[in-house]
Amino acid sequence: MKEAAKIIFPNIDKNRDYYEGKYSERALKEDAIVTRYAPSPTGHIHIGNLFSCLIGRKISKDTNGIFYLRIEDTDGKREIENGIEGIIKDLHDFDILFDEGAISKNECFGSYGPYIQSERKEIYQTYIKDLLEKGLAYVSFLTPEEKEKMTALQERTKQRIGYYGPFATDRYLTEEEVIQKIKEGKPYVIRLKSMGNFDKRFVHNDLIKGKVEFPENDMDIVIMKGDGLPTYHFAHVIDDHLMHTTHVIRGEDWLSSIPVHHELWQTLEFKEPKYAHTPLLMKIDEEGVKRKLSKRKDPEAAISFYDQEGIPVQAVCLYLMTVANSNFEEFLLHNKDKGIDDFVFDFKKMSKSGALFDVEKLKNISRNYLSTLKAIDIYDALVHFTQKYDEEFYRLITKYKEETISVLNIEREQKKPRKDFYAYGDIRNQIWYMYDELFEPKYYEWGTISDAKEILSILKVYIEKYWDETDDENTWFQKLKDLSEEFGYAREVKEYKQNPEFYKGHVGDISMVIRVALTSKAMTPNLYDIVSILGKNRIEKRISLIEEKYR
RNA sequence: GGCCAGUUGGUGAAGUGGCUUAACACACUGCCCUUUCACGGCAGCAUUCACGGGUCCGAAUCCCGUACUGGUCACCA
Repeated sequence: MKEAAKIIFPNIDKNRDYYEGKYSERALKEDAIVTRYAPSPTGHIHIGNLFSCLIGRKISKDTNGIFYLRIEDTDGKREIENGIEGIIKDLHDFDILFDEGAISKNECFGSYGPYIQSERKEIYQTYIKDLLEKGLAYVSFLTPEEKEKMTALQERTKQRIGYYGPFATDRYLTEEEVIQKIKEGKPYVIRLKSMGNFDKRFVHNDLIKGKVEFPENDMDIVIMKGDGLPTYHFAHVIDDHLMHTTHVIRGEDWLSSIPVHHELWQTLEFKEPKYAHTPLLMKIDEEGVKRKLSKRKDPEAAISFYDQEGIPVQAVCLYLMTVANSNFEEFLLHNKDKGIDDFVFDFKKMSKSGALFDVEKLKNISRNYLSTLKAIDIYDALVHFTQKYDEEFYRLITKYKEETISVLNIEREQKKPRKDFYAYGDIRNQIWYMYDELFEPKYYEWGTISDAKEILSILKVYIEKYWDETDDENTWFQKLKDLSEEFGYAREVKEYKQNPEFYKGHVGDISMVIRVALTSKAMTPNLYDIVSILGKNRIEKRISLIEEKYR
């Protein structure tokens, strides 16, 4: 098919050797892992892709290898506006750095580029031309209608569906016929001439799945589409060969294309890399069906979801690592000051089956993570978050910076810190009442003491007789006990429990009155910290609010 | 339908033939600590590893079959 090849690729003047020479072997230590993250610019990154991405970064880093970013944009139809920029931004948010790869729509760095597939057309075509010349590929004019008919026939006669064996009739077109059809302007693709035999089997050794046996591929799959760009299968093999990828890490949904890829590696006479097919992240949908997370149906499948919720990227990464290697969680438990970088990842410890993506567990990990941060760091991140998603709160926390930090610091830097929020987006719900601008309670969650008269007199006596700005926590609480006694409530809860008939209640009930009066909420962090931050003026103001309401 | 994979409490899972009366974590329940909440502590939560058969002195672990679940069968990746 030399003539036909010339007609199809008039401008391809290089040959295989040129590229083999240009992209020579990497000078790395023998066990160094070269791997990549290879997304399509079709929207925000999928959480499942991030999962394999994290694993790739981890193992390449651990072996002093290379981790690069390759953009797989061979399908113009599915590509979205600014898709590449979106991906790069998502990755930047997750602090994922590459050693090589695309950095924008038309910029790459590294010596094995370009790293954007649409810019590698000539490379693919050089290899396709070569296959065509060697008779290992051929031109096919099968129309969608013909394909449909064929599929229908195969279904009816219960045969395997696809373009193979006796169905692959274009295989037998003569060079003259091919040239004739091309000249007539008939649309065509280029297919691999498969040498496989479906009755023969081979063993694929997967890093995660272990030994998997497949029948050989015998499908004459399309390797070059009508638009001159390669299909995924072909581009994958060419790129990972020329970029000297040692490990391909991708979702399990690719496992079934192993026979195709296996044949491609052999036909092209390239050394096959190692494969690791990661389990899919699943969810149970409304109908109770377990299925893989879908970007279209499930908001939590897109990485942007976590940014919007304010779930820290560190927490997402920690969670994904526990899904990858569940012993990671225990490792962290015993090594509080360590992180993902210190952990020894092992493919063998990966689950072979799809994992339910558990948002509750993620929240828990996030809660724990946030509890280890310093107030100032939480504050900075909160500023960043609200700036993007909550302008009103942003203005408040920047206006009252010192106070906000104090609020965030309540019960924080201690041995067992509070864990009351799981996301930056959750913080406002927990501390809104500390801002006068937001404090307009519609409802007070009174506890045991709910009588307005009693409440008002307790508050009045408290502020007049027992409040002193300079009190430390212990003195402050002693005074609360004095106050309790004055109103006929027990100083100690135990005391009350022993002799309930002697008292109206106990110091806890009195504390609750003050707590609810100042915050409207029955559940808050430590009251002493709250009153200290509010200060006398604001306490009085909040008490008078109640007076107005209950007078 | 073909091909491939998986199946251990509500969830993620540990487990690789005897140490398992099945770790650990999340969730849930109860108790304790406690001025509320949170934290923390203690306890409970699979007499059993989808089901059936087999191998073996011995099986969640090995083999076979069945069922169910998922993935995949494009000029999409």
